Amino acid sequence: MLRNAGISSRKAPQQARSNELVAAVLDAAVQVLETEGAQRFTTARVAERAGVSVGSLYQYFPNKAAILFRLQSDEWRRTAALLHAILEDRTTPPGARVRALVHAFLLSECEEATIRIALNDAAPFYRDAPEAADAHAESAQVVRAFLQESAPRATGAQLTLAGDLIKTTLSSVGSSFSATPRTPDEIHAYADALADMLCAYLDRLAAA
Amino acid sequence: MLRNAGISSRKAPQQARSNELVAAVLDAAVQVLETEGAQRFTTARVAERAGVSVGSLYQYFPNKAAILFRLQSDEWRRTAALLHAILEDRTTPPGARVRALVHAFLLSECEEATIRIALNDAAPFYRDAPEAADAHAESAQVVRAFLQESAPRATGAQLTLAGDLIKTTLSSVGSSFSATPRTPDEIHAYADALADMLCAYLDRLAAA
DNA sequence: AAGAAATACGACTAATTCGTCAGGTCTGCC
DNA sequence: GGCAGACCTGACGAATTAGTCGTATTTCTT
Repeated sequence: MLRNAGISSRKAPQQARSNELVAAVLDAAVQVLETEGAQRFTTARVAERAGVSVGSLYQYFPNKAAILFRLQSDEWRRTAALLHAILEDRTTPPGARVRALVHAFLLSECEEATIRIALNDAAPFYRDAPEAADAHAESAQVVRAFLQESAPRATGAQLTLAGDLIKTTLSSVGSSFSATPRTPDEIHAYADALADMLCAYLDRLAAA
Repeated sequence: MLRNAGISSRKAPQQARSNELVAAVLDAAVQVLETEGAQRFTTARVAERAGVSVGSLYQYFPNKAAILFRLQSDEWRRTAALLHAILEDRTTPPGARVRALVHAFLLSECEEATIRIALNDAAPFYRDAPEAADAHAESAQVVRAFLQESAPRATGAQLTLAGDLIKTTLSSVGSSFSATPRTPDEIHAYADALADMLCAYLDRLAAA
């Protein structure tokens, strides 16, 4: 069944129609995930929704996992861009940057809750791929730089550890929080509390 | 195929052999999850591993989801007991209790990492069951009582929010952390950092 | 226009899955 | 011993799935 080892794309589209096809497939994949859930995410359904045949789909994606991995990668890229943009704005004090980041992150997490949950449910399919390993190295670096700026007296090891903790906290609490539907007010209140917690930790780190 | 709606057990075992059978099935289920992963967790494999026929299995579990839900419930019960035991020990100062809890929790989380990851991967199967809803109400109450004790000046709404945040942080950071293999030293260092963060937040809550 | 290359199609195969059911076996009790 | 009900069995049906391959169509190049 699964005779294709990798997850990298099978061949690159060259003509206009094949580019459109790939786009349509990715689009349809999101819709299938959102409306049917990870459990019923099948190549046949994606192809049908995209108005395309399964065979065509398999010309540009070696297997189901490749589609899912692609969606997840795009998701990661967007999140990393958000993190990057907010944390590196040196015109705002560190605490305010953290607050802004937490609010923006929780909001986007809740807005895209359905797709993120579904993508998470589908994680077993693509998680073990070697390509999925080093996806977070860059954003870890951004967080570390931010920490170094706001807690200059901390040691290198402390910075790495704290950066890891903050990144993990933000992303894992975020997805856990968005697992149940939330009103804008709830999101705001929760983001405030989470920002309080992270700021309290940051202050203690800077003081020590 | 899935004509059985619920997740509650189909009939209660009455004789000794059927009790042993149920125990053997649950035992086998854990083994299958650990060795084969959620993806390959099937009733047939569980039955075979338990040295039992599928038909027998289906006499005490209405479907696959029921087995998974049962395992998850047991897991939750154990965790709740840990939380309860540590947080309600009034002979230790609050900060120390948090430290102890974080260390104990991360340790157990890492020790049972494989089964927890697999159980999490299988979540889509049982998550939507109505029985899964109110599984955390009790431990939320324990956390809230602890907070009330250590931050008496906070308002009710603040306590609820902070309790929710702390509980979510602990459990979600815990499972995210244990997703990759860790050495005892790493666990210790990370638990220290996480405890620092939670304590810093607690202190700020108590001071405000 | 004609050949070559790229692209698209979709019926099909092989595998796997969940859960059932008709019939056999065991256990305890009179 | 013999009976009733609890218990166990495993072949089987119905459904779903991932991915392929021979063939048809479109586009590019010359």
